[in-house]
Amino acid sequence: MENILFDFISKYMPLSDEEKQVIIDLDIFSIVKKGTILLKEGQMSNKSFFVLKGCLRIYYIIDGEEKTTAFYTEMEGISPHCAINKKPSDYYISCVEDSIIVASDTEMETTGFEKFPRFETLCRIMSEQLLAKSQMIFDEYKTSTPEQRYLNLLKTRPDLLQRVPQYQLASFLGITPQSLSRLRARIVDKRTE
Amino acid sequence: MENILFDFISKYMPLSDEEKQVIIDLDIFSIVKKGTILLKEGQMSNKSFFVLKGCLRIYYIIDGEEKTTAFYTEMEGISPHCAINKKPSDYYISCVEDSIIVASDTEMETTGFEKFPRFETLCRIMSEQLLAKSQMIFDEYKTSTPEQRYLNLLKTRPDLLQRVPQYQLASFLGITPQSLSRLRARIVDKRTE
DNA sequence: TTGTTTCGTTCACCTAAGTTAATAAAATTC
DNA sequence: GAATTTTATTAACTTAGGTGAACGAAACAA
Repeated sequence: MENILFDFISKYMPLSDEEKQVIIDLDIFSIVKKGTILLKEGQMSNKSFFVLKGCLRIYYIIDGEEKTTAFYTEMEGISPHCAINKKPSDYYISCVEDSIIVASDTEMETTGFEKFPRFETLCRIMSEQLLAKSQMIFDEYKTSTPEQRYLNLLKTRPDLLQRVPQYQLASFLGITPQSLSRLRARIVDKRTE
Repeated sequence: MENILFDFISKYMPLSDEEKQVIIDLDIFSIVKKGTILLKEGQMSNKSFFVLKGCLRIYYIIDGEEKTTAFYTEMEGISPHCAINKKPSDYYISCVEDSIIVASDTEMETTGFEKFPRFETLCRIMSEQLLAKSQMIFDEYKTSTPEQRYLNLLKTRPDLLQRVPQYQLASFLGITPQSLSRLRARIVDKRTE
């Protein structure tokens, strides 16, 4: 289980055995069942999550409706807004599938950074890259139509369409489930005509 | 000029005089005229920008049309995707008003981090906060209509409406200039009826 | 100053997404 | 395995954004 994480980290920097042991000793790996809610609206939490296997999802409840804004799958991490800003959470994080995750909290990180400054470099680089990536994705979202976004998802994250219920995908694409159904039918029509 | 920057940084961590001098010696402050293009599509650059005064803007040219996706004003910074990922830029960065900016490059940052590890902590914290903020803004965008986004902009960044031409605001809101015109007329109608 | 370009608004028409509701299909629960 | 809940589809109707075009106002340039 740990090796999945270390393989991932080694893409950014190789870790010594000592450094690996420090991480293992933190006892941050956990197995979570589908449907588990890791964070609730209004909750204060300083936990960050990293997905080794499975799928997590961020959603809001607005006017009684679930609005899904993000999915996190293998090798993706979430540092929730509430953990960074020490404010109650605006959203929920739940587990779409049975998953294996790494859950760390800010204190663990701070003490880790003190012992091994390279951890901080690692986190800075990862944050910077995630920020740049998240802005690219936002730009792509803004500059395309729901249909283009759906087709793009089909290309870039085809697994999501299999793993995730359609009503969650719909709000992730910024539309209603009905519109997504219609949109898909429209695409099939185009192909066969 | 430097003091604007140091006041800002002091919100995250106080700097010693020595540290301040290191920053000043980097000679990173510059004054840029309205209309200056700081980054072009296709260009490789490792420069990041921080706005002390004025306004920068990111835009794409898609099918010959400008699509503005972001504005950066006082105390906001951009680390362009191309600088982080060492790839040619997908977008342009231009100067909406005469501005005073800090332009730093990745080498400067790396050498700075080596001399003063606290700079890295500063950058990590700022990146993490920016990431969290950018995801909140994305979520807000996804979960609201163009009209709500416009009204929200009116509340949260009223200055932008004064500083920026409307056709740039329109694509920032994800709609055409015509739709923005209509949308504004609709809001006035609602108020007066 | 005049001519030119850019910008914002308005209109008519088109298209696609939202809404409400009914129904079918699939997944869960007991 | 039957009952219940959840999820997906379809349809009719409404609403709002996209498109193309025309016009006036403002900004800019010669």
